[in-house]
Amino acid sequence: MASRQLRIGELARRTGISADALRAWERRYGVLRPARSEAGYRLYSEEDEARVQAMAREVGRGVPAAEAARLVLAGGADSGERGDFAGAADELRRALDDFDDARSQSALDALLAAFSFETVARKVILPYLRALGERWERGEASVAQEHFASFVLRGRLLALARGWDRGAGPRAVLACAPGERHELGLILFGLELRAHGWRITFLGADTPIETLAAAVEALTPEIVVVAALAPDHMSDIEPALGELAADEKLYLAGTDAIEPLAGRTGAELLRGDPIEAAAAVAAAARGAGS
Amino acid sequence: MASRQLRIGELARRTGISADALRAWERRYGVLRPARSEAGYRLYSEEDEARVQAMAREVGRGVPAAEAARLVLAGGADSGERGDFAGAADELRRALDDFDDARSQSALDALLAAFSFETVARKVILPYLRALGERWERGEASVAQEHFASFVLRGRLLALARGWDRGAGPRAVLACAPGERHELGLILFGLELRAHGWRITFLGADTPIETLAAAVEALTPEIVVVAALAPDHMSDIEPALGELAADEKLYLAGTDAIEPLAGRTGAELLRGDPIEAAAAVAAAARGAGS
Amino acid sequence: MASRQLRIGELARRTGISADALRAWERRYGVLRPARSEAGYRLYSEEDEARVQAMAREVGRGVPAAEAARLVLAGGADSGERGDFAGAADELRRALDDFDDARSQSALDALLAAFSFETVARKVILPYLRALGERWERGEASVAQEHFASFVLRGRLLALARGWDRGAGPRAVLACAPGERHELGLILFGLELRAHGWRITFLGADTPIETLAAAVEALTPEIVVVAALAPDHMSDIEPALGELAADEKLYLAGTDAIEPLAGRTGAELLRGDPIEAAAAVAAAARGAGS
DNA sequence: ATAGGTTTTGTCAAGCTTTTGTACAT
DNA sequence: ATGTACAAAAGCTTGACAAAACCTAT
Repeated sequence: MASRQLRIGELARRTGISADALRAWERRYGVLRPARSEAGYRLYSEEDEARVQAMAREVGRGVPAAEAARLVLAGGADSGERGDFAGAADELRRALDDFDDARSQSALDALLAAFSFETVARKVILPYLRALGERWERGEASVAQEHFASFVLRGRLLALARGWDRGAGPRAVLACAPGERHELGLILFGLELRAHGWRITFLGADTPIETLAAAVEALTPEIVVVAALAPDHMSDIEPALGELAADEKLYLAGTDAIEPLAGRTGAELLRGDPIEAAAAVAAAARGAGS
Repeated sequence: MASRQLRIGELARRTGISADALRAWERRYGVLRPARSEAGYRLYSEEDEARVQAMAREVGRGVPAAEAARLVLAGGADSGERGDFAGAADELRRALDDFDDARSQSALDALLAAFSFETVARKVILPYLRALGERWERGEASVAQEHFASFVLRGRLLALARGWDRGAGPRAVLACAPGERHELGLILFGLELRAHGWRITFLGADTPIETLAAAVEALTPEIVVVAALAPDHMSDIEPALGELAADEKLYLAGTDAIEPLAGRTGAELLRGDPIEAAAAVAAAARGAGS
Repeated sequence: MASRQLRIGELARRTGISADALRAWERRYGVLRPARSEAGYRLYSEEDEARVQAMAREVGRGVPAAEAARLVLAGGADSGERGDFAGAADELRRALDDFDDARSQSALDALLAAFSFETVARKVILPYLRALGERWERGEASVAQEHFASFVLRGRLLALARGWDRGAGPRAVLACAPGERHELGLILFGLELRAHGWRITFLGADTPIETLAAAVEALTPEIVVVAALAPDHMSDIEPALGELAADEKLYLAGTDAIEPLAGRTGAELLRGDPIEAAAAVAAAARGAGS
């Protein structure tokens, strides 16, 4: 129990919500009920932090603050997941490690049937991919399961993506930079952006820059997103990216390593995991749109 | 419940329909009936959002707004898809209950694209059939409803069954007993057995015992499965079943009521739903085969 | 029922027949009997649209309008589409070239609903891929649509592949050689082999040879298939392939260029398109097994 | 094909209220 | 830290408008 007690400034830093706003939320909607230090400082528990995160997520999605507060207080926001989440997630990991397609699919079925896509993506798929990546970086690479796992996940995500260019929302064109072959993160990004009402056109791994240019010309999307985990070999396309950024709203998604590249080309950098990034893009477009 | 509530501006941004137009649609056609906040702000649910998307799609196709509204209100427009299981399953149920073939097919498309056949069968189709049967017994459902649903599902399942007799796996011959006309369960059983690698020969509803015998002789299958929900009028074929069971591995599928029949003829009884039963048969054969 | 209702202007735009002409055809020949809105606007159904299309086709052929009308009313004019193969295949190609995911999926739906997977693979997908490959070889490369098309097709094929390792048939492990990134052909091969009753484990594009070795050790498959279109950069893995071929039945799939490689390593070469190759492998195994 | 009248439908304006993050004074 | 104040942004309603699309009849 006696869990960590954060003060308002720290909580603000962690959640990205200004201290002023946190006080306002407390006063106006009663979302938080922080303990007080002797001197009267607010002391927030981890639960409070989770609540703020939930609230921030809803607000980010466009739900008005008052409504978001109602949701969070009612426990209606997807904070309190029921069911055997950890169990299903474990089963998935084990099945993938055993090269067992059928069992993997069943585990994914169970997860997706019981939880929102966003939750499955954030709590299962992304952590799994992250763990794979770390093993790879530590040279425990060529983990035999990696190929198999990414094949299975990709197939599944692509099935969810079917027809994701339908509708009337703004359009985004997504592509991996030339040489870049990790498209799973970009698919997750696309799925989440789709959930925000966007239409997605996906060009996939290792897309030549001319292909991207042609697609952009044909489709006149609202934004263009290029995934480029590492800046290696990227110098060739830097001029082309610059041109693209001049005409279109261009985002670069990847590690911090590409920050300078983004700066030089006039593109914007996407930070955080794909789910967060998608929410950020949607929010930015919302802001700009008005 | 406690679903997300959007305000008009956010909805406008998501759907690309101006807030003015949204208000006009509400006033003029009554497409939307948003809840109101205390202060009178419109609060739209996710369902409303889907409705607006559908409406926008129709209008984009050239359907006049007034007509599009009629369509959407009648539930006739293809309600854009989300990747969520419960939603798609609900949509299927509703479409079947409304005698709406096109919508049923779309819902099935969405489900089968995103989830494995096994999951769709166990979590959606079988429960639906079961519920329909119960409603029928309580007099709440009409024969017409049952016919329509089984017609739609049968067509779809048989489409999935195409080519299920190809390959090199063990062969199963499936038939409904004479007089028995419910073949959906048996088709589900066949599909699941197919997923386990078997080859299926399906003789369908109301198969005369001689037909079955002839097929068995011609094909020399590994197993024979006869569906016989009730033991009525089965006395005629009991001797023939006994002969069959003497030469072949014979399963009887149906309710508990047929257990004595199975005992007398030397056939084995299949328990549980069709999906479980198929898994059991596949496992038994694996055990025996090795 | 409650089908889409178009107004005269939209119908004119779609059919290329002026609104005036449409009214004239109605008045003079009674070809159309549009419903009316409250205000008296004509509302055309989809059936009406088809009728107008038929009429326009006849008139375009030089048939006088009055005659054309008689024909159409008698249902005699060829009513546009039957479930025709070439049409659906064309529609698919066009949709892919337009970067239109939703339309592509519909076209694939139509094809797969009406024809067997094998037919669609051989008559549509493989020719399309071949054409892409040729354009690429002729230096018309970076055909902009290539990435998009292979993304869409891959997603669809992966959905068909879901759970393809279930059952009791012989097992095949499939992988693309290191550096090889074209996996579509290998997926087609796997699907066809699955149709022959095999269980498939798929490791995907650009698989390190150690990964392959690990998977083979874990699974002890009947056969191993490595796709390697070109022999470049293959010298590194030649020894490893040789070792693999010593212990396992190893196939190499690719162009004729890899024949010498196959010879040196002791692997067998797969000839012909993926569908043929799968049939050949299945037949060989049947022969050897008996 | 034109003319003259009607309907549809998205948009705008005016005047007023609510929401909500931030700023300021205590 | 608190409480009040503020201002920008976003809503609401009513009413009106105008371009585009339709209608019939000549």
